[in-house]
Amino acid sequence: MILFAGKRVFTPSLAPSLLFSRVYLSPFYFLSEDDHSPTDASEDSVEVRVQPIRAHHPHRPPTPPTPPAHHKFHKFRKHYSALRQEYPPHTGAAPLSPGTRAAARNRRKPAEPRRLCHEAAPKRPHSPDPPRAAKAARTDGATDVSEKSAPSSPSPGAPPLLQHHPLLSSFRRPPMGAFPPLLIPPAWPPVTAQWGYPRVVNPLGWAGLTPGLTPALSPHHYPMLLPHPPSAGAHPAARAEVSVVRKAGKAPSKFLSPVAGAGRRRGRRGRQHAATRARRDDDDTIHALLQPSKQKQRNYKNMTRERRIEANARERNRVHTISAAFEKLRTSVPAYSHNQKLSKLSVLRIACSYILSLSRLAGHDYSAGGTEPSFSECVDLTTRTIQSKREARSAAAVCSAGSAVKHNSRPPDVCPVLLVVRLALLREGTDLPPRRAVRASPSRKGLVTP
DNA sequence: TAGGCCATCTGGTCCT
DNA sequence: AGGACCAGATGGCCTA
Repeated sequence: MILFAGKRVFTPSLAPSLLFSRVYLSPFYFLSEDDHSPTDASEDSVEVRVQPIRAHHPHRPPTPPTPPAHHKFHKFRKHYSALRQEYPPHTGAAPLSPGTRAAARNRRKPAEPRRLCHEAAPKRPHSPDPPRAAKAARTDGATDVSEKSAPSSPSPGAPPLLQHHPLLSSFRRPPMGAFPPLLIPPAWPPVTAQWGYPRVVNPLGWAGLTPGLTPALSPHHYPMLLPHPPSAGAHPAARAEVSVVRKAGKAPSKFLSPVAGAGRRRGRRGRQHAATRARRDDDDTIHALLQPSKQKQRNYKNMTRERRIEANARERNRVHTISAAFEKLRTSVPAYSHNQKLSKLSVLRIACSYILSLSRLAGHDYSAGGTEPSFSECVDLTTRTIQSKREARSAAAVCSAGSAVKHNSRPPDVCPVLLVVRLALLREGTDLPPRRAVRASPSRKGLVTP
């Protein structure tokens, strides 16, 4: 659909594939040069003037005609996350070395604690209001949209943050369960829709723990789009582009919400249809970024709205890289079942006990205090960590009730990693002590903490 | 409905 | 000056 040229009106009733029209069209408000604003961005119809993407980005592969059937309209981030991992890895990143900036950062002092909201902020003359005050201001609806919104004019000579969206590269879904089935770990199949998007780790691990494989922020690697209102003679890539990759949860944005929270008057626990909710969130951003204005909105640092958006994109990319590394780590540690939902904290705890077990197996002692625990104790600790009440609860719930990951469900079983280790020990003539019965008791919580 | 977990935005600090 | 890193605030989703 994004290959359409000219003026088209998209409605959800056009075709099944156009159910995604808003999602996929939103990043591409390629406004014609004689009209700088979309005429209609309502939920039911979006009138846009799109230009052939290939005209702007001749190096992008052709876009498949339709998205796969498994895509969910309200789970746009699933597709976003998967496609992001399909993107070609960046090879320019240099590995860490003692003289690198990353190494030097380890010596940096921790930042000063943040001031409380009610405290004075002498260095913030332009936005002294705390977040709650900002929220109240938005709720009042007294904000003048024409004054609050930024003009979104590109910096002279600055390249656009994104010249093409990864959604254009392919609608294909990355291979699920592509890991060799007998490699445990890292052989945990991805848990689909655990957090709303598939936790698929690229086997090559561009966002893994290897610094050299982690791509630096590049407009070609990240789909955060900046508003670049078209201007006569401007580079085609600098046309209007707005961010639509918005997660459901987000903090109030003084920059991005000049429309007085049109989509934010809902309650804290309000239940909207996910698609509608996401669409309104996107509409907020689109409207905010496309609103014409006479003056650039700046914050206390005299930072323009565009630079704030750029910083947000970088921060998102950074956090996503961390999340991807966590996901890679999750696939590298044992779990209670294939469906076990591990939080980041759980992954860290399990990884600590797992490393301790492996280190003891190799004859080393990485335990705190050098207590030299036996391998059996370490394995037991790992098992109890995995099977702790909190960690195992989700797995049991998923397996018993049958949820969105039905196709991936199986009864809770013994941790395969520990089972493999145990079989190996049996082959060597040794064995582990019998596994304790898992019982959810408050006292156990302290035991399983590495 | 409360709590856990998460993503996102934002400003502060430090470094290049 | 600008980017990376960090922490606080906020709100959405999910589960018990």
